[in-house]
Amino acid sequence: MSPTDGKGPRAQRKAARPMEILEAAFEEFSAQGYAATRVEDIARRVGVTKGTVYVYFESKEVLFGEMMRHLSTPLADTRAHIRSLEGPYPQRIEAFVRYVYQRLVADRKTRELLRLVVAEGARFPHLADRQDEEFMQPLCDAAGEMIREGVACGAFRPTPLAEIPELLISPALLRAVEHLMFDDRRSTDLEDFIAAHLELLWSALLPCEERAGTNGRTARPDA
Amino acid sequence: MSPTDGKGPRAQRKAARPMEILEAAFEEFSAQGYAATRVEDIARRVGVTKGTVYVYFESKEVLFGEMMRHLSTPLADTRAHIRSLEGPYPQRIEAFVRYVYQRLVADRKTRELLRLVVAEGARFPHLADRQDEEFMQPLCDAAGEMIREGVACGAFRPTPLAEIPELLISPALLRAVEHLMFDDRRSTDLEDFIAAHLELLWSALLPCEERAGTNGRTARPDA
Amino acid sequence: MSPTDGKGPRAQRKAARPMEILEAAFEEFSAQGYAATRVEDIARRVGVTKGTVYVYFESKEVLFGEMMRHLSTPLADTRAHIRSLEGPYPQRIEAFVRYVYQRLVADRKTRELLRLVVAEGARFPHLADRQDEEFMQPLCDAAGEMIREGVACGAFRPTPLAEIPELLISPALLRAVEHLMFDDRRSTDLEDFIAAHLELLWSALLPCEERAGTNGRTARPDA
Amino acid sequence: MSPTDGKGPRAQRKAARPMEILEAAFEEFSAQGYAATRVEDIARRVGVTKGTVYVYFESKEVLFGEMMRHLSTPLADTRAHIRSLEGPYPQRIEAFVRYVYQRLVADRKTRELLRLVVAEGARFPHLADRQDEEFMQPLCDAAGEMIREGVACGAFRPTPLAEIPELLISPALLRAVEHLMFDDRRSTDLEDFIAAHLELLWSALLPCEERAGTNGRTARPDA
DNA sequence: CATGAATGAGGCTTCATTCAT
DNA sequence: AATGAATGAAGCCTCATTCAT
Repeated sequence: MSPTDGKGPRAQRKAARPMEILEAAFEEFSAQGYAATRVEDIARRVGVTKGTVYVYFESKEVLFGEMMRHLSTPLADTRAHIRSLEGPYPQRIEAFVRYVYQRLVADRKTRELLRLVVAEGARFPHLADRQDEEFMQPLCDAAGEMIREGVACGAFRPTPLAEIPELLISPALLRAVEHLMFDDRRSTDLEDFIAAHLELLWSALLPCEERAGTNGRTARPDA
Repeated sequence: MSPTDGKGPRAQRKAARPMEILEAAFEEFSAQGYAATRVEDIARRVGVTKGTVYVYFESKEVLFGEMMRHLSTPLADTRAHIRSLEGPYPQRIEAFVRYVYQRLVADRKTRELLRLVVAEGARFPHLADRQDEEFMQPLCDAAGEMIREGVACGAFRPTPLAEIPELLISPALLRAVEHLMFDDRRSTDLEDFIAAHLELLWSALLPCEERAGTNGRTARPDA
Repeated sequence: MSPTDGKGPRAQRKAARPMEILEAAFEEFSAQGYAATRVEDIARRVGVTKGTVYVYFESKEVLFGEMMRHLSTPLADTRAHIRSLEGPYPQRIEAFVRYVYQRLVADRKTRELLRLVVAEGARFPHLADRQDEEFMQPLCDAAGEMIREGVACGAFRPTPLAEIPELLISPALLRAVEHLMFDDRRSTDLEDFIAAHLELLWSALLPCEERAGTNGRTARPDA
Repeated sequence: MSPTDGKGPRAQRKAARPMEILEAAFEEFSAQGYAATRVEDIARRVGVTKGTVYVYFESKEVLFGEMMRHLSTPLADTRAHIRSLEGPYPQRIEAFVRYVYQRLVADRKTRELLRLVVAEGARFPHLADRQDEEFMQPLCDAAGEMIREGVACGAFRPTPLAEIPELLISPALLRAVEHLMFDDRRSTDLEDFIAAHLELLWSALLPCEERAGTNGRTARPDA
């Protein structure tokens, strides 16, 4: 049980510390903003004292940066997930759309990341770039490609959505922003919203004659 | 008989001060955020010293609140403007959409107001409510009504857009958020974006047979 | 009605200003203390603005000094008043004692002057000296002399009160201090107190055999 | 098992800090008054910096309150001390009187406490109440009881002093106030003063025939 | 490693004082 | 003479950071 054992519960605890601090930092920074968050708030949330934070991170600014990097990490598998979509194109589009809502609206982490990027963008300009590179661009690239493929194989009509895939994502972003603004105070039903969103997409993507059958809550054009 | 008439230059100066300070406060608060902005920064921008700010506003927090109220004021004519739209429904929709871009994207004030609401919403929860009441809700109500009227008179097809008018606005919000994130670094052409946005709307709103002919300024008959 | 007339109501007002300001300064300084009183408080009490105070007094400190001098002025006639006392010695003593209560307890000005001397003595050491010179010393000198005369003519027994006349005054000072501490919250009856005080004095001053008759509420040994 | 045991010098230091700060606060507040004292003055007196004061006390006002409470604590044993007086009544009275001088005049702490109560009473009204409850009232109650007992057993003549024991204390208060006003500039001999004070009391308390013999430590039969 | 006392720069706010009107 | 806008020094308090234990 010498202090160098490196496998006791103490050591495990130690190994987990940096992560715990990053998580706590996320909670505090996203709730209060960078400037208004005190290092001690973060420490208290972890259950340690100020000094301990400085054992692992050399400054508040570095901690913020690391926290943002840590938050962005899961974004990395965005590309992988999108690539794994299969099936008929309309189904893929729906799956993709639902994935976007999953990330932007349901996942608090991603949502708050958006808040931090908007709020602290002035002080940390690289944040926006990373967020874009690792999240928005992959999503848009994937959406654009998917649509172009669908058009190429005749499943979809030609549409400007292929060149401007942001249009496809924007309703989810609106919900994300609404969520950031009102937390849970203004929650109209998300399923209805997504259904309408999909309906809008089908009217742009599907040939006229097919559209007749699209209805129901989530518009499953797979028939 | 304006408050600046018939007075010496001193009095004119004094009458203008609160507005000058509010404008400067807007610039600083939106650039740095509430907590990171120093009252002295605001004062220096106006060309006065700290103390002068306190002649007109009793605290930094009150100044922030007044600044937000001042910013929100122009939102009030949102409703009026929307009501003034005329002409055939598709043209009205287009005018409405362009108005939304005008406000959310081209107008820096409204854009930065959005940033402040997102960034400081945690500390000033009423901000979101006012922004919503005076801006988002009027826009959505107007859009919904316009669409329902168009549907009622046969100009538009039935569409979930009528119930979820946020979908109509969301692309503009996305551009606004992009603008907040990248300032001017990521500027893809806005006209192309709006054109695609409108195209998307026409495919949802117009009967199939009419869509071929939709062009005007925006819709490109790309067939 | 030229501005140099010096007798219009305006001019009268002007002439009264310094005094009004001194009175207001007294109220504020004695209520809040020197450091905690704002020049503007004083101005507002007079019904003018800060600037006006500086027309008449060059600084807050000077104003305080002038106010104290103004307050001390009525003390000057202390000597005169005491000298005017007449009649049998016991009556003179009683009149004197009542005069002391009048000044120290009933007269708010003198009482608050005491507070100011105690409170601000550290910053304005000459205050105590003036207060002493113009008030306490005259009182004590007069009391001592009166007693010594009474002893000399056989009206009073020899007593250390003659050399330490402060003893004679101290009960009134106690009431003054109590008044300063509790304002009006702790008001036991003053007449009873004075009666007891006089009784105490008679037991020291009068021969044993005369004391037998001293009773009644205010112990009138003049029978 | 005192709180300073078994710890490093750091811990000892820390345990002593609040007390050191309270002492320093007493010196500064009583010398300058509440408003004119800077927290930094107090800190410098302890040999630390501003910030350290705030480690122990959350605000200047709280520090002032704690300092007053700390100062008042020793007053608590006033009652106990008085009860312990023994011996013949005149000796008890003398011991009591000497105790009052000890506290009010010789003990700088109690004296300055009086200054603070008078000076800051307007801003902190409870101060006067505590001072009265824990100091003046016990003294007066004890004196009154002692005298009434002496009267009951025939040692003292009936006297209004029994009902108004403040009269017994007031000369000491006068000396205290003089001390507050002049510090050490006006120091007439205290022993002479106390002797005269006691003499005055004996003339009220003792039967005529006994008074001739009153001397003991104090009364000088200078006839 | 962890602690938390101590620091001191920095920000908010007050207010005595000045001065143009 | 009176005003009150403007100033800026100064005080309260916070908090990122350091470091001895």
